[in-house]
Amino acid sequence: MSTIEKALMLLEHFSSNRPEIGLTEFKTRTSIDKGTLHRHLTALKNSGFLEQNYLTKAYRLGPAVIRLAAVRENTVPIVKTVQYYVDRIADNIHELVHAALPQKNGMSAIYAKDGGYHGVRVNFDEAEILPFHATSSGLALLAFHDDTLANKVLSKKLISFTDSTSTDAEDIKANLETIRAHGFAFTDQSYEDEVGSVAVPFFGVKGDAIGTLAIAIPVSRINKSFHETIIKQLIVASIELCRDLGGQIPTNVATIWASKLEV
Amino acid sequence: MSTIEKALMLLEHFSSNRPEIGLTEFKTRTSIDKGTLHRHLTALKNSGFLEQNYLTKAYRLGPAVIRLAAVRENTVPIVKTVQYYVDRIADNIHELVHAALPQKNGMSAIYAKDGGYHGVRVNFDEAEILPFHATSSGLALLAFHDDTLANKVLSKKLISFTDSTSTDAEDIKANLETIRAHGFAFTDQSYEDEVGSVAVPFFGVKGDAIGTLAIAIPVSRINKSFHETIIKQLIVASIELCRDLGGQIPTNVATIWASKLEV
DNA sequence: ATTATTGGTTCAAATAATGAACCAGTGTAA
DNA sequence: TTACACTGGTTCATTATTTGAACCAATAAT
Repeated sequence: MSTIEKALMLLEHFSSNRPEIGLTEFKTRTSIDKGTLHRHLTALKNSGFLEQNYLTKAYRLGPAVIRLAAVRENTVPIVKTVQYYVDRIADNIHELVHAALPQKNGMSAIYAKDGGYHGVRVNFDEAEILPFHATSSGLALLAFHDDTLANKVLSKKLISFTDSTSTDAEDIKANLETIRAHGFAFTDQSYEDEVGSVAVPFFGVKGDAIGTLAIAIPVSRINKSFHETIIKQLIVASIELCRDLGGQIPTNVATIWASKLEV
Repeated sequence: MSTIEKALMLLEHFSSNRPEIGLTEFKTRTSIDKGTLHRHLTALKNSGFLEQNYLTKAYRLGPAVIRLAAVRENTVPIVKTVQYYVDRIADNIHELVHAALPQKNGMSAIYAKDGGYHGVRVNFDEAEILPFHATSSGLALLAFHDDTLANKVLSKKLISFTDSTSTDAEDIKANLETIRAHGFAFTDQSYEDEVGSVAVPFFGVKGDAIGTLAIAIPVSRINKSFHETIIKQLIVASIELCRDLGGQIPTNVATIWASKLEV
C-alpha cells in the first residue's frame, strides 16, 4: 500500500463521536510507529486536511475538506438531489430516513431526516460509518454493486454488533442473492438492538449501485403492510433519483421493482 | 516535501470551473512525471478522494470528501454558524456577501448569498480560490493572521488579474499595515474589473484570523455613506460570529472596531 | 494507413519513508 | 523535592518506496 493511502486512512478514524484524536491515541488505534504517524499527521496538517487543537495538541479535520466537498457537490450534486427524496419519504411515513454512499469500510450517511413524531426514536449519527455486512444500506449496496466489493468485504473478519448480526460470509452471500431477487434489503436488529431497517440501492451511469436510500424503524412498529408501504416509497424515490442523477437502473432490477409497485 | 503533500496538492486543481481533469491535463498543469501522477491519482482514487469518469477516464473528486466535510462540520460548525450572518447582511444591504476560509493558496468561500435585486450583479463561484494578494478577503486574512503566512505568500510570484492588481510585495505589506490600522480591507477592481470589495476578519481561540466576511459590489454602486454602512454591518456580524465560535478578538482590533461603530 | 494523443505500465536508479531510541514538557504521587 | 508516567515531538542509519525515462495499448484525428 502506498504512503499516500496509509496517510489518508488516518482520516477515516475521525467521526462525530471521535472528532479529535491525539498522537498517542492514534498510535494505539493503528499500531503505526509514532515517528511515522507524526510525520503523516503533519503532512495532512500542512495540506489543510487536519488542524490541531492548540491546547491539547490533538488533531481534528481541517478546512480543506470543506472546499473539496463544495466542489464535489458542484460537480455531482448528489447530496442536494437526495435531500428532496429523503424529506419526501420521511414526511410520508414519519420515520427516520437516510441516504448513504459507500466509503472504504462501510456506508456513510450523507443526509438523514427523522419524520417521526413518536416517543421511541432511532438514534442516528450522520458521518458514522455503517458496516457493509450488518446494515440494510450496506447489504443493498453490496448486492447491486460490482461483485469484487462484496468479496473484498466478506473476506475480512466480520464484527458482531448484536446477537442477531450475521458474521458468516457464506450466510451473507446467500442473503445477497435474496436481496438481488427481492430488489431491496432488510435487516432485523443486526446492527442495533430493537432497530430494523430497509434499504434500496440507487444506480450510477454504469448501472452499478452508487448509494442507498434506507429507513430505520424500532422493531415494535414494523408490520407487514407498513413494510410494503415503505418498500414502495423507497423504490419510487430511487427510480426518480436515478433519473435525476443520470443513473441507469439495470433491467432485471427495473422488472422486479415494477412488479413490487403493481401489487 | 512529502509524497503525501505532493499527492494532496493535486486535489487543489479541482474547482467548479474545472471539475474533471485527465492524466495528460494534470501533467501539463503540474509538470510532474506521468508515471508518478498516475500512481498518485490511483492512490487518491483507492482512498475515495477521486473517482473516474468511466468514459473519458478523467478524474473528479470522490465521495470520501463528503463524509469528511460532514464530520468537520459536526466538529466545528463554521459553515452553519456563518450562514446566519451572511444571510443577514445580504438581506440588509442587498449585495453579494460571502464568508471565506483560508486554504493553502488563497481564500475559499464557504457560503455566499446575493441579496441583490439589481440588474448588475457580481459573478461568484463558490469553491473558487480567491488569491490572497488581490482580494479583500485575502488581504484581511493576511493582515490579521500570523505574519509568517503573509511573508510566505508575498515571497512567491504574484499574479496580476486586472490593471489595478498590485503585485509588488512591499506595496502590499504597506497595505496590510493600513488594513490593520483600519480594521478592515477593501480592494478596487484588483481581482475583477468593475468589482470592488470590503472584508473583515473573524477570529479563532488564539486571536488569529481564521476566516473573513466580505462583500463584493459593482464599483458603480459604491459611495462613501454606503461604504460606511457596509463596514458597520460586517464588523457587527464578525463580533457576534466570534462570540458564537468561541473566538477571541484581539484587543487592538476590538478598540478600532468599537470606534468605527460609534461614528 | 499513418500519425498523434490518450491512459497506463515497467524497472533500475534515486530518494524518501521508516522506526528504535531519544528529547522535552506536563501532571501526579510519594 | 524527587521520581515516575504520561503527553507530543525529533533524530538518523537502515530499509523500502518513490521516481521517471522508456515503453505499451487503445483510441481519435489526418
